[in-house]
Amino acid sequence: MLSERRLEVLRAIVQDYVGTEEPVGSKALTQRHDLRVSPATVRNDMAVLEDEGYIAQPHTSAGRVPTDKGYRLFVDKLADVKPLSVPERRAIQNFLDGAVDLDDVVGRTVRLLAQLTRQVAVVQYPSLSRSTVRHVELLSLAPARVMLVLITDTGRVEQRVVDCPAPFGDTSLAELRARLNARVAGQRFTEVPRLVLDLPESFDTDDRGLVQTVLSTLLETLVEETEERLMIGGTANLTRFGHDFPLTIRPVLEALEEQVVMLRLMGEANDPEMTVSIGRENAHEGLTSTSIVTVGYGSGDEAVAKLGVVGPTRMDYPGTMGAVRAVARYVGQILAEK
Amino acid sequence: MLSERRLEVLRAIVQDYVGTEEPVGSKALTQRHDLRVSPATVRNDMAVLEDEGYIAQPHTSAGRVPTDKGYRLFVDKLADVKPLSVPERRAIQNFLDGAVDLDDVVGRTVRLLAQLTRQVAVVQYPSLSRSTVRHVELLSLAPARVMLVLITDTGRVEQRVVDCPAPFGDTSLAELRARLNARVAGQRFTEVPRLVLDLPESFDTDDRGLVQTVLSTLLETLVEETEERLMIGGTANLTRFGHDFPLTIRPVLEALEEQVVMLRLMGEANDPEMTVSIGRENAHEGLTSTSIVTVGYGSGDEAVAKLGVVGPTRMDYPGTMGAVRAVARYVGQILAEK
DNA sequence: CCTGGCACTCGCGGGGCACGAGTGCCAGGT
DNA sequence: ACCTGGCACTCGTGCCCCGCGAGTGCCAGG
Repeated sequence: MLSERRLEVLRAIVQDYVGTEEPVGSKALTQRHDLRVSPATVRNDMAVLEDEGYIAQPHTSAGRVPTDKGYRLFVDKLADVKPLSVPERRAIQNFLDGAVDLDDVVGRTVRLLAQLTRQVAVVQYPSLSRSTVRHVELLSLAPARVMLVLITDTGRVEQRVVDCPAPFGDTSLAELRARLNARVAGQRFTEVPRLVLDLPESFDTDDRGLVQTVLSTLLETLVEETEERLMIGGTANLTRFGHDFPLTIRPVLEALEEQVVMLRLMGEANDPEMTVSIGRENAHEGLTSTSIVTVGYGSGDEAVAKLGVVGPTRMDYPGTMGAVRAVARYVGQILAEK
Repeated sequence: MLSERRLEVLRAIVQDYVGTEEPVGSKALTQRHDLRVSPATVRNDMAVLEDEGYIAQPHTSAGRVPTDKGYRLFVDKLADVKPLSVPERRAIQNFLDGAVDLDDVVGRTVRLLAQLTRQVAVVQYPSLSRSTVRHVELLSLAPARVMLVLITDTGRVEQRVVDCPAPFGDTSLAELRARLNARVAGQRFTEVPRLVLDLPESFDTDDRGLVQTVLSTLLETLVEETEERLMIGGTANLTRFGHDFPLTIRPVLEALEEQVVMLRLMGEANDPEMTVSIGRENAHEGLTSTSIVTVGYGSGDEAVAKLGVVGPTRMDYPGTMGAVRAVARYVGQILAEK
């Protein structure tokens, strides 16, 4: 166990490094933070911190830089989430209030988060599996072709074109629409498969083909890859990373474009409060020098999806965490209103 | 007017520079292209081309680099659009065929275009104003609250929540839905305002509030900023730009994130065939060292939206133009099928 | 109008060097 | 047992200098 002062030194190192982006030396530390000890003492502490793996030297004659482990300790024990200022909160609310639909909410959230944190923002659309059905619409496009439109309580809309084996009548379609909605409207999507199980039986044999095809498309939609979608913004902030970064920025951009990757990483963030995944903790190669702050958001007490921020491991954790949490809260409110 | 050979020299310079990313000198030119004249002659030609503003030297003792004007001449007079290979075409078709809905089509198109051109791809969603109405759905969310869902023939879906001044009955809503669809289904969106003009009059005074509110939201939706949406991909390719690029890449990322900017730029591209906007021709500061290749796409002969590519002015124009055109064609086909 | 020759320019890369921030260690003080 | 000042050492950074070579412009002759 590290002594109180050594923790203090670590905290100071993290803070300074985050501020200056430069390795921090013992002398600078004693000057900027009032640690009441001499540089030599700090040097000894630093040697210990280095032995324990919390900090490292980029090269022999340089200052120290926190390691992933150091940031981890900082986040877990040394940092408090920094609440946003009142004007900031007000700005968030005003900005989000102007949204006209779900796409707009998500889009505005991404921009907002990117601007507040000056990093890359990632916002997941409300997942189908954690939403409830608001309405299922069926539209006839052609004699044997239907468009299936799913609408969730969070305002998300999914659509599919269904090709049926045989033509069907308008009344059959209307009938299916009515019965389907009677069963699933207001229910959770996870319940839908169970709820529609015996639906085909209640139809004439003539219409079973239609019913079966539509239902199977409906069920597929719930398990597809596109079930989860996300929006990303603020990539221009990546250019602030480091001065080295052709090498740094590229894999990050690539990872961000692979939605599957981001979905997986965000899926692994399971702390109901807030998850911070630091450096190599991220199970993806391109993101080993970034940290990801993730939090769930939802219209009620339950999370319907996640949002977060991707930035360099050297980020302002307290500030970022504060912003992410605040935004998640407001988005939840907005969704509840829609 | 430039002589035939000088044009040939310019073409060779563009081709070499695009290939090597390095200023090209007179000697290298004569070696790689069989111009049948000596380097000295080429030097004279280059001096003329420089006087005319088609090429420039980065510094005194370096080779020449094409200017925006040089690329312009190249694109207009010297280059042919390079058709894609058969396997490439087949790959495009296979990849796009797997799409399940419009978002998926647009998403896949972006990825495809980014991959083919190794540049940043931009795809506009089919614009409402150039589409026709497939269906208008009205859902009751609460006693005095309606969700309005617009579905276009291209598969695009827009939704709005409408707060009504007074509660309404389910039959009123059903009535409105039926009459509204009877009027507008299958019609162009631009016609909608005219077609619904006298609709309120045909309702009971009780329901006029509902009808008026819903209609005005509907009309607003058609003129809103969100009317045009777009998707962007392949930003990781920006890292291939130049070795200098912290300064280069940043403004480009910023411009790309400002959808308004991209929409305006693409809106200015009005050539029915294909538009190439080079360097400073782009009316946006951050994009003065990029070129934008834009083409319209649509399910029929008429364009419903645009798609294109953003890359360095030093790009492979024939190849890029070929890819953009081919992709636009296939997307049009896919849309027609949905 | 093309060509070979020639002098000139200038960016690039490498070697050498001085500076200074930062370290580790030690001996002495509390 | 812990803190501190002192000291020698390391090593990355910035700088200057210089030689190389690609590329140019110009000119005189074919």
